[in-house]
Amino acid sequence: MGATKLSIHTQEQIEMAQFAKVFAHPARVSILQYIASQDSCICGDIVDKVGLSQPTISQHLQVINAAGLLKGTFKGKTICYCLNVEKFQQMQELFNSYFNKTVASCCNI
Amino acid sequence: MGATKLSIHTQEQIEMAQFAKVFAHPARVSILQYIASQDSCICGDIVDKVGLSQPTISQHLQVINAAGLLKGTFKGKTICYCLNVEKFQQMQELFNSYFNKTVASCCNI
DNA sequence: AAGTAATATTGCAATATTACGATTAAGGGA
DNA sequence: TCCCTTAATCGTAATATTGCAATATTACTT
Repeated sequence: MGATKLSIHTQEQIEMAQFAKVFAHPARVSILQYIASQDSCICGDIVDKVGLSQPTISQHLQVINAAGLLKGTFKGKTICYCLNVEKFQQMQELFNSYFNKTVASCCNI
Repeated sequence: MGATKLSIHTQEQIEMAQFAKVFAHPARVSILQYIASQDSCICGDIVDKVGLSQPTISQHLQVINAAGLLKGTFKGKTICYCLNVEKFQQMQELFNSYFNKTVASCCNI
């Protein structure tokens, strides 16, 4: 036991959970806000900004990246992380669709 | 280590993470859909519907309830779980506000 | 080629989550 | 009162997550 049973859930439910997991940690909420807010998409300062160690930030970035929410020019000394706006908005759609569908089907509305 | 460092994050970031955690498991995504879809808000069948054991479902319900997303008449033999629509929509607002703010501040839009 | 700065990876410890069997508590009905 | 049904709680095992020190990698610079 301990591992999530995936076989019993629909693809949509699993996808929702995967995206939600990105935001299920305050550090990642913070990191995404910061990445989006920087005009020049400067990285590295995330470590100073958020207040966690470099390896930990790198780990969180991987989680966000695995969900497809990052887009960056990974060349040069300074890696440039940017928000993948298309994917991000696609995810926002998914959330809103789920939220609206859930509320709409509710009995006590 | 292993525990999330809360002191370094803002209250908004922590709140976002807490709500996101509710949807960070496909079983809870499924449970919320089911609870909302039932006119009579019948419980118990969640166990049959989702396909996890009764204690596991009960545990997931606690997580959802801790976030304030449930509202129910907990009297009688059959406990009646309902969606707390007000809180749910409030949470939807929080997500949308965060999403919109993040995208709006983005450099590569 | 050697040095340097920036980020990723590895390894590990601490804690959290997921899942379920067994048990317990709370009501309703005989 | 005594069962029966329903759901919460306890205990525990398996797995995942979080965090960091140490190390490796990458790419620019000199």
